[in-house]
Amino acid sequence: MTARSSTDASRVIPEATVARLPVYLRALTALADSGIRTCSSEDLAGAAGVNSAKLRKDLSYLGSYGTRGVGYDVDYLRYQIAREIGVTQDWPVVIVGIGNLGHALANFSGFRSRGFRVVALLDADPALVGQTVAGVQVRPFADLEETVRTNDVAIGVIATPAVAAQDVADRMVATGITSILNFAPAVLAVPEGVDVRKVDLSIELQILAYHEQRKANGAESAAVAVETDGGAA
Amino acid sequence: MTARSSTDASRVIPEATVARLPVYLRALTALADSGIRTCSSEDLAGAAGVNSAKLRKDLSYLGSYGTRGVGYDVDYLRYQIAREIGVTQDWPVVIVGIGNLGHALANFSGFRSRGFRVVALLDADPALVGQTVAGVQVRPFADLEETVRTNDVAIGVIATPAVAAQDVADRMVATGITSILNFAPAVLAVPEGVDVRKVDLSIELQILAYHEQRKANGAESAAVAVETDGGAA
DNA sequence: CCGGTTTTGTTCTCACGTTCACAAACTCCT
DNA sequence: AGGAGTTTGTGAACGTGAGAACAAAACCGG
Repeated sequence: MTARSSTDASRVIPEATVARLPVYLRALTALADSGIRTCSSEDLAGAAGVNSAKLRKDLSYLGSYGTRGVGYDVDYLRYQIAREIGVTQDWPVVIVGIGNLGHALANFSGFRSRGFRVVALLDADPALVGQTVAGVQVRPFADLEETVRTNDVAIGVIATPAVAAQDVADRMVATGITSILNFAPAVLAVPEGVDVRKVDLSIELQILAYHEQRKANGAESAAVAVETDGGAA
Repeated sequence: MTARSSTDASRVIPEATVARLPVYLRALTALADSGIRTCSSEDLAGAAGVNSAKLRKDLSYLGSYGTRGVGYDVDYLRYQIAREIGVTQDWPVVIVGIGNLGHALANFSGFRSRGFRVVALLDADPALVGQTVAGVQVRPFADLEETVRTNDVAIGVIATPAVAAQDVADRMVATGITSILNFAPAVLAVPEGVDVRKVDLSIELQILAYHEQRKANGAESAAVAVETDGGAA
C-alpha cells in the first residue's frame, strides 16, 4: 500500500510528455482566448504542432478528461494540465547574473503570466547592485541565502558568465534551491535530487549549422550523382 | 552506388549525438586551453557530463579518431568535431526583433567565437531602426530579403513577440532561409526542408515547476506514509 | 621480441518514445 | 429507441537511444 496525494501521485508521466504539456497549455489558452469552448485532439494537436495520437496518449497519462465523440472542454483541460504542471500556484524565482541576458529575463513578461514571480535579482558586480531592473532592485550575490530562505525559493536561474556558473550553482544548492535553469555555457555538476535544465544558444546554433551543412553537402552530392549517372548512362 | 562527399556523407549521425557534439567541442576547447594535449574518453566524458560509453559511441559515428591504449589527441579531435558540425566555416546570421532579448542576443559573445556572424539586426518598430546595437545598425524588417540575398544568409533568429513570429518565419522562408532559431513562445509552421529549433524560457520553467511540485508531493506522501505506518504499527 | 596493461570501437540488450489501428463510448438524427 | 457518425483512450508494432560488456589494438617494460 502506498500513500497517494489527492492527485494520485502514483501516475508516472514520461519526461517527453512533461516537456510537451506546457505547449498544450499555451495552445489551449490561445483557443480559449479565441472563444473556443471545445476542441478535438486533432484541433489541439494542430495548434501544438504534434501528432494527434501522441497528444491523446500524452493526455491519457493525466487521466480521462475528454469525451468520446465530442472532444475536450478547453477550460477544463487547461485547468487540469495547469494543475498537473504546478502552475496553478506561484513559484518564486531568483535570477543571478544581471548582464544583457539577465536584463532580458527580468523583463520577460511570460514569467508573471505563467505563475513565476521574480523575487530577487542578484549580481556580484558592485556597479550593478542598487540599479532597478524591471521594477526590482539588484542586490549583491551574498544576499542569496537570505532571499531564498525568506521567500522559500525553489527555482534559481543562472545568467552569469560560464566561469561563475558552477560556483553560483553550488551556492544555490547549499541554500536549498532544488531546480536550476542554466543559461551559462557550462556543464553543471549538482547533487542527486537537484534538477538542472540548460538553455544554450550557441549549441542550438551549432545544431542548425550541422543540418545546414548537411543540406549543402547533400545538394552537392546529389549534383555529383546526377553528373555521374549521366556519364554512366 | 551513391556519390559521397569528401567527408563520407553517407554516415548518418543520430540526432541525439548531433546535439551533444557541441558540448564535446566546448569541453575539448576548455581542455586545450588548460594545456592538455591528450585525453581519454573517461576524461572527456567527465568534462562534458556524460557517460564514457555514450561518448565513445558518439565519436565513433564520426570515425576512428582515437588511439587504443592512449586516448584522443585534443586538438585533432576538436578539429574533426568542428568540421563535422560545420563551425570551421563562417555562418552569417540575421536577428529579427531587437527587444530586450534581441539586444542580449546581439551582444552575445559566443556568436562570433563559434563561427557565427551577425550580419543584420532587423525590427519592425521605426523607433528602433537606426539605433546601433553591438556595433550593428538596426534596419527595418523590410530589408530582410536584401540582407539575406546579399550575405547569403541561411540561418535566421526570431526574437519577436509571439504574434509576429509566424509572419517573420514565413518571410524568412520566402527569402531562402532554411534554418530558424525561434525564441518566440509560438509554434511555427514551416515547409519541408526548413529546420526550426525553439528556445522557450517559460516551457523550461514549467518543466522545472512540475518536478519541483512532484518532489514536494513525494515528500508529503512519504510523510503521510510514515504516519500511516506508524498508526498501523 | 613478448606478455601485460590500458583504452578504444563495437556488439548486444533493454528501456523509452512514437505511430498506427481499432474497440469503446458518446452524440445526433430519424 | 436505435443506428450512423465521431472522437477518445489504449494495445501493439516499430524505431531510436542508453548502457554494459568485451574483443581488438595500441603502448610499455623487460
